[in-house]
Amino acid sequence: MPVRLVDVARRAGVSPSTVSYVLSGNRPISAETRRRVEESIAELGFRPHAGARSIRRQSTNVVAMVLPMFADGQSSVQMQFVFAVLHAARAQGYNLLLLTAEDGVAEINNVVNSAMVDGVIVMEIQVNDPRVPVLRALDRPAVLIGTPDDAESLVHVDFDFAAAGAMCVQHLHDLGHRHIGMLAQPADTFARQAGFALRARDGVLQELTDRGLNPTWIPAQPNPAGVAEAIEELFGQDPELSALIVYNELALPFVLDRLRQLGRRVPGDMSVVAICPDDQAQHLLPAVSDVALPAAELGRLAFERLVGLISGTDQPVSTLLEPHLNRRGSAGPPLRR
Amino acid sequence: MPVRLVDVARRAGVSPSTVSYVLSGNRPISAETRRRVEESIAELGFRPHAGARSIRRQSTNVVAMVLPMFADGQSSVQMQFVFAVLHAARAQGYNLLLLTAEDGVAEINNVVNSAMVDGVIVMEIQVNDPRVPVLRALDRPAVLIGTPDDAESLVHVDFDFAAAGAMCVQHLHDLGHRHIGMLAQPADTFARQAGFALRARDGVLQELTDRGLNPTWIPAQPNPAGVAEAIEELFGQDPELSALIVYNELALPFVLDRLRQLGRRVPGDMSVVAICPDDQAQHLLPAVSDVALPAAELGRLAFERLVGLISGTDQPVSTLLEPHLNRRGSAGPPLRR
DNA sequence: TTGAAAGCGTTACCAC
DNA sequence: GTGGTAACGCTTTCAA
Repeated sequence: MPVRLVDVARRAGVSPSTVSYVLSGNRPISAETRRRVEESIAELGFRPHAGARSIRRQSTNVVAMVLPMFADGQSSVQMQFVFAVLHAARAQGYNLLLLTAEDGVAEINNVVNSAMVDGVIVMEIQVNDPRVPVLRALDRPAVLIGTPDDAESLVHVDFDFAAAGAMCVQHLHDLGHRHIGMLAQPADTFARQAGFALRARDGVLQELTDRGLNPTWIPAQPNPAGVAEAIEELFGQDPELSALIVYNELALPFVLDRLRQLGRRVPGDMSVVAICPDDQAQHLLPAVSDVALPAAELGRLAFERLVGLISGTDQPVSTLLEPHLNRRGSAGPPLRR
Repeated sequence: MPVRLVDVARRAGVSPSTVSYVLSGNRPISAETRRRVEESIAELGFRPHAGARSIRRQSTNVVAMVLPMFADGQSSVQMQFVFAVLHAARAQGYNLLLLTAEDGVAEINNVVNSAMVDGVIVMEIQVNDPRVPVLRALDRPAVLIGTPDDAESLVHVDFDFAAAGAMCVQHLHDLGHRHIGMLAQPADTFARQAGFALRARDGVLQELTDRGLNPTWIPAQPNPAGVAEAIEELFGQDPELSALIVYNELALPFVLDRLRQLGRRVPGDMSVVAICPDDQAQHLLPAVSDVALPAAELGRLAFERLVGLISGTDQPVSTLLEPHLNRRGSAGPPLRR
């Protein structure tokens, strides 16, 4: 019932190898023969058997992507990575296989050792990520989205979260703010030592300290109660707070909302700068100044690196995307008091 | 370098077929032989080559999931489907291959005809979905999450959105409301004839009409400006509006926010009931009464059906999950005037 | 209870 | 420019 390569060959009156070469382009084929073969393929609706093919080729044209442990579809940033990789992959004829980090390290080995995938992309890297040694020992290439402490020789792409944090501080400081606080990722994100959360916070705190300002910060749950609590806590730490750096895209709308409830106008009474995907800041009211988190770009880049490695070309071990500030209406000079 | 089945056999001092039978369990094996083989497998770290295996077996233990055309990671509901299917699949030793609807119908045929997957799950079904005839002609099973107009004989699972809409109306009407409006999915969701959007709206409007109330509704973009505009429009349609049905999970926080800005208190001046995943309603302030959208349950169910079909057991063609109302603080009787 | 050997569908080497 | 055919790694019939 399923149509095989030999069926195509028979119908076209050529040998199986000729059909194979028409398919792969690994050998010159006369125009006439090619035409007959392609016609035969089309008429029979032939698709090469991927499994059979993968025995002889050394590849499957499938790559695996390892999702974060706690992925639940809530974090749109995580999903932007997935979609960016997915689109890049599909555009190049690759398929994407999804793995969850819960499966643990064993599953990465499994799909690779069973020759199901040509490579692996791993996201949401922890500073001391247990998957790193596994990836390094793999006999297939891997690319990390994120930077572990011991990345040496493991190809990874990342956003410069420390510089992004510092840039937020600089912007607000330049505007005249001297009391700047940071509302950061949820506590459990810090608990699992996610690199992006730690580096962004440290970038902010370091820059605050360097400029002689108080390192005021707090993690926040991305819901109204969590945000209200966090903001109250920040004011407790520094009652003169006049500017907020928000690196918590899900909480951002609730932050604006809460400030409004508290009667603090943005940017008059409180300046706000966010680190988040641009489209999540620009459609709020007021539109929020942000250091754009290039999730789609990182995902695309990660796949590009992986394909490069698969095809055997050397890739830069480390790529750090530089932050860029989008000025909007949410940050201005502090009110004279 | 990669370890093969024959390597395992040699090391265990048995024939390849014996190793195969140990793996598949298709033949009785003496305890002693089994022990030696398993030891050999473990020591060599052997994993059967998935491709080679799939030639002889008729299956790959991979299923494909076709994502919505416009998936961008923003809609958490879509992602909950994906994660539900992913977790169910991984729990049963299946891998999940992601396809985007943009690839078009051809790509579904491709992965199936190339024997890459054992079955397909398709989500975000349109009422007149062009993929339906393709899925029906496939020689592998397919399961839809959603209901097309011509579903006959195609296994599908869905939430009863019409009943959910009606239930919202009923709840508000029972509380005493006579001026009820619906803030619905974005216009482009209607434009692409997404079944869930149409059915929920029609369920609401039908029930409103049946109860002699005005069928007031409006689509809304899920951002502050879109929501503000939609609410203004609803008040334009019915200045006495005292209750809102929101089926637009991304817009829901902005709705509460906007009502607050307008000085309308919830539920005093305006009752709100949502159709959305429960966790997106319960953590708002005030916590929002909802008809819970069982995305995770639907995803899990879809995979269950698909595995059933793959293993050759008949499955119910249609499964419609009944709505259930969670009463919270956002809906109450209308203020006496 | 086990082994030998014939496939499975595709690729690529070796001939011509 | 094209064809024959031996692999690839595994499963399963057939035989013992």
